[in-house]
Amino acid sequence: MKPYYITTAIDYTNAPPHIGHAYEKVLADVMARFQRQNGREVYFLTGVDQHGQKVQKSAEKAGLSPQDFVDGITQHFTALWDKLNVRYDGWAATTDPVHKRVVQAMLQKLHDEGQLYKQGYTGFYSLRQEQFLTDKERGPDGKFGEEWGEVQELEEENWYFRLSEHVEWLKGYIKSHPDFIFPAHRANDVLNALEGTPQDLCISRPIERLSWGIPLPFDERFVNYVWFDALTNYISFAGYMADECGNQGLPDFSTLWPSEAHVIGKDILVPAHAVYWPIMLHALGFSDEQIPRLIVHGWWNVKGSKMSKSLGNVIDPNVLAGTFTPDGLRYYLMRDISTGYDSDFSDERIIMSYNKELAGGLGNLLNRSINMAQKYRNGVLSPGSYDDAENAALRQVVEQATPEYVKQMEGWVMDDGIAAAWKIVSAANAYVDSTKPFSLAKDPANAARLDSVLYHLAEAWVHVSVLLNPIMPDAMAAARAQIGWQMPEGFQFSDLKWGMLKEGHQLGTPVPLFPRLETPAAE
RNA sequence: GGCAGUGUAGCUCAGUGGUAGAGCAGAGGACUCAUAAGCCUUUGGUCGGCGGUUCAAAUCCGCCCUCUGCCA
Repeated sequence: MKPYYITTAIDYTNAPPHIGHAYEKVLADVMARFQRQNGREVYFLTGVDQHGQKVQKSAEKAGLSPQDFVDGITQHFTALWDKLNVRYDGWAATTDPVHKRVVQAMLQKLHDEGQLYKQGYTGFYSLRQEQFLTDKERGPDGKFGEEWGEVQELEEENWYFRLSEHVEWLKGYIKSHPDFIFPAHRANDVLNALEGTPQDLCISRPIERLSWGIPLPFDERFVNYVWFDALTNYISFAGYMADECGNQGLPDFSTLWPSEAHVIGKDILVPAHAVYWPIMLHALGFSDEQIPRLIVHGWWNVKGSKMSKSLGNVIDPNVLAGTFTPDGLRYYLMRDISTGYDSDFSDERIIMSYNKELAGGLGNLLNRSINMAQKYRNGVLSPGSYDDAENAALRQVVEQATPEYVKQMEGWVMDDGIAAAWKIVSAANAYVDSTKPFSLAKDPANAARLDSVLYHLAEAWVHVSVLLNPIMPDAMAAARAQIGWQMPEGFQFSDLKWGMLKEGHQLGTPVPLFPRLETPAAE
């Protein structure tokens, strides 16, 4: 079976990461871990977009070379992924020579096939902002405002890609492939955007205006501009044209492609990923079956507003990971948003999710279960032969949780996947109250039943620890260490059967898994 | 301005013709193994507005209002 190839957007190295960056990478990481545990080989690619005008300018301002500048910002990203346990297999940095070679080879191929052409353009150019202005930039009086400084009418030549020739193909492709975009309702926006007169895509900038980019191989006076550089990462680092380019150590493209999931934000769906990218691939000769699937996630707003530097409401994932632990943050990011939709970030909600759900619900269940087993049985489990309707009911909840969880996670509905696993937690907590092991312990006549209750609790938690492993890998490993059960290498969801813990199993020492946070804000 | 959505309990949302639902928040209670956690019970809604179809409308139709997304 082909590997599950999952990518994320590559982040622009102009500013350090915020919560939105973290969400996207955690989402992809959770899916990658889920797929592995669901039996698929996985290749997970993420990275950074390091070229362009903004970087060139920021570097000048900082008095650094562009490369030194992007290397510095890139470290903020890699450090965060390390902290948040985002484990990728490939790292796509667009200044990597591996990538440059593919971009150039691909452009040459398109050039040879007549897909690119050079054309002059006359327009109004702002010297201060170093960009051409369109009618959108005109004020109500029809003139360009003060913020643009001196504006000159200027003619400039550039290279264009024959995008418009492929628009009809794309419309047909989208209509005949309802799975192309998840969630499906976003496909309407794409089709809507394709109405009207199709334009070709400008793919270059003269080197005098932009030097921090990849030179066009057939015209050295230009560098490539944005899309043929940024989007190409999905194939260049997957081994596309590796032989022609002499690239070593990359995956085998023929087995890896197409990608099952390009995880992106809704802001870069139209036109980049849903129009430019499939058309680029189509023009390069990729068949309809070789077009990747887009997974489009929503945004984290703050009190109903977009996160922005000017509003001063940017949320730093490093701070959150410090307060709530990396797994506490991963859990919140996965449980409090429905993939594809927006959600509101709130301190109150993340504190509640940690204290009520992780500490009070999940962690406390582990703690009370192990604690009672230690207190009454020195931590030694004995399933015994006792059984009753309550035990059977709990087993049924446990056994039904896995298929439901897998179904939801496969469909990118992470919050419902968590909810499916959480049914075990709720049922087990209720089970403690109804079976009252602390009362059973007072009468030796109930010894067999007490054994069975303690066993059921520990066994239920083993299942929970496997299901929630993709979401909270460190915490679940810590929980299994307390239970004294190690998940075997390559263990899959389908390997989960009642009875993972054997007769005489020795439990470890209970330690609060998610220590309750005592903060003023928590009250 | 165009196209597409949305509006149901304090909050997030499910519910496509037949007596208004879930989770969380709020209130009350019993218990005590546990991270003062957990468990049980429970208060909240003329389902955006007006009109229409129907024996029957949150659900279908029309108009209006709200907010949102994409495009221009």
